[in-house]
Amino acid sequence: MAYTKKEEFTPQEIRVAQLGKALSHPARVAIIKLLLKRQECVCGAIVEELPLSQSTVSQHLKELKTVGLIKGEIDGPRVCYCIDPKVWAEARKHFGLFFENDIITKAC
Amino acid sequence: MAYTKKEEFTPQEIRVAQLGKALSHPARVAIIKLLLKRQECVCGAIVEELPLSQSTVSQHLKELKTVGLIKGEIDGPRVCYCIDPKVWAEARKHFGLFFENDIITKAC
DNA sequence: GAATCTTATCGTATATTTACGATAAAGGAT
DNA sequence: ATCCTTTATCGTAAATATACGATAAGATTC
Repeated sequence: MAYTKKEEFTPQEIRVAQLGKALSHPARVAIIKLLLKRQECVCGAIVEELPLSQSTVSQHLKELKTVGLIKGEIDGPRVCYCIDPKVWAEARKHFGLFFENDIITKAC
Repeated sequence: MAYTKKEEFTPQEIRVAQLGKALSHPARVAIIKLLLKRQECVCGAIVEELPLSQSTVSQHLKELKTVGLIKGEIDGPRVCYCIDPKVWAEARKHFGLFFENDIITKAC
């Protein structure tokens, strides 16, 4: 049985879904919010802010990194994370195109 | 072992994550796009547009309905789906607050 | 070099997601 | 009433996601 059919959609649909998935867990939403507020943040500081173990937070960071929303820069023994402006702009554009559609009244 | 800790975040973080999850599969993105374009759409027409079986599409519709983004109205033997304007406005507001943050340069 | 600190990765358990066919349920047509 | 159409739900299989502790890997310090 085919398990996933995600490839059979348009690149735009796939990308929006990837970005949506990145924001589909409260921990990842919280991480992005934190990075928006602080601009940059060492991994350990992120771990302190979340009710999750270090390894779990590391896993969430990896997912955000994979989708491109954040970048990590090695800073001695630490890793400093921040939002990638390019991908952020891309995400804004995608969701912007989505939500520029006004729905006034329920059609059915 | 605790499997999920999603409750331990703020209501806003949880809600954004729910809406993100709704858009985390290309099929659901495609369904929303279709409803944006056509205003309303009978279930069968949605199934025809997607490379998925009827039961799988029905499952995706249920998820979108659960999060509130769409409504289904029984129309004889058919079900007519459309976007719920209230939840749509809520989603726009949530993601708008997110993306109003400008990231100019990489902080690290 | 040894000890320490920080973060990523591995191993693992459990829950959830995705997908389909089969079937049920409900309305319309003959 | 019977058949057909349409959609939701059930059952099920396989892939992913979530979470943690343990361990590895890399840098700094002693």
